[in-house]
Amino acid sequence: MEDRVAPLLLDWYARHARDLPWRTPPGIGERPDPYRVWLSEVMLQQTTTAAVAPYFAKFTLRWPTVEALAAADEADIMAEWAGLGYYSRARNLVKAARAVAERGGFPDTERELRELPGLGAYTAAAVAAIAFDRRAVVVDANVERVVARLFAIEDPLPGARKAIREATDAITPAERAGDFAQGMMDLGATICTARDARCLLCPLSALCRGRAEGDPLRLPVKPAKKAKPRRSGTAFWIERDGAVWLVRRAGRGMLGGMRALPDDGWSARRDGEDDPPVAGAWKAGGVVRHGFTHFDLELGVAIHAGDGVPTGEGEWWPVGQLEEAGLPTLFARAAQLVLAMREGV
DNA sequence: GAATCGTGGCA
DNA sequence: TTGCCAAGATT
Repeated sequence: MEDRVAPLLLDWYARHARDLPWRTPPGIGERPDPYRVWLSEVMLQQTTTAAVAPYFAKFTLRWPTVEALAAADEADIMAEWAGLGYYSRARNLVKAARAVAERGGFPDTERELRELPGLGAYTAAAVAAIAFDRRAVVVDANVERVVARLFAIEDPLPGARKAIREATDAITPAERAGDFAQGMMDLGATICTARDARCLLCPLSALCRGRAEGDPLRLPVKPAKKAKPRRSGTAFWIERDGAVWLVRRAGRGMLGGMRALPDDGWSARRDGEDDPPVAGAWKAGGVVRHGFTHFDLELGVAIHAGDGVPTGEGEWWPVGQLEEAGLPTLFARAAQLVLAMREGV
């Protein structure tokens, strides 16, 4: 059965490939631009195509090549990434771009790609296959789901990953591994989805053991998730002469490396309890509820009423230009709350 | 192996 | 409203 999958899948992909910005076809006989492939793959880690599209457009317009990105200020790159989440990706993006520029271009093997910061097993395989036409076994959450159903792999994740990878290896063709990978991901994104299995439209339905066994939707079996804890904290809005006090968060940890409102330490794996960075009276500025991956945060916004110089590093940022500060969504929402309150909305 | 790390859309 | 999920990597 294994050798019948790729021809069917590649034929389906030729007719139904999604039209995505990073798939803009190069000239005839040319390979895709490795820079665009790499950039899109990093952005797409745990992120939907719809969310990525505008960021990919912004980045490629402002930094058309990996050399341009390597020469950019890290602060500008972090600000441009703001809102996309998982900010370690942006930090690693800078490191990887500079390493690539230093060595004179992207490496063209999976093994060497894997050594770049931010490229794990999936991304190294995807870039090798898509940008360099290497045969690589590309397994993302889509492939994981499609293969678990296709082969009726009953073991629960994450234990089933080894078997899923071996099964994917067995159906990956020697040629066109990049198209095969993208076809499998498109199939998982549009036909064989997490909430649906539109088997009547699937090119692999005749081969699918999960369908033959009657209930492909239950695959892959996933472990029960732990309940998300709730945490509370406070962000401080300190304003003077039309400018608000912003800090830069530490390079590791939550929202690491991003500009932010000062806060009371809620991200340090506990509720916030630190003192504000400036003395004086405070008034309530509302509450933002924000869900992170592993906890839900209730963030109160405290507005400074008084004078005094904030302690520690920071910068006064013009309130009228807050969009350009590159605040992560949590703090952008907190700022919106303050400004909306002021407008009397 | 298990935790950590964002955000927005959808049912 | 809540839970699930998305082209995962790192420690």
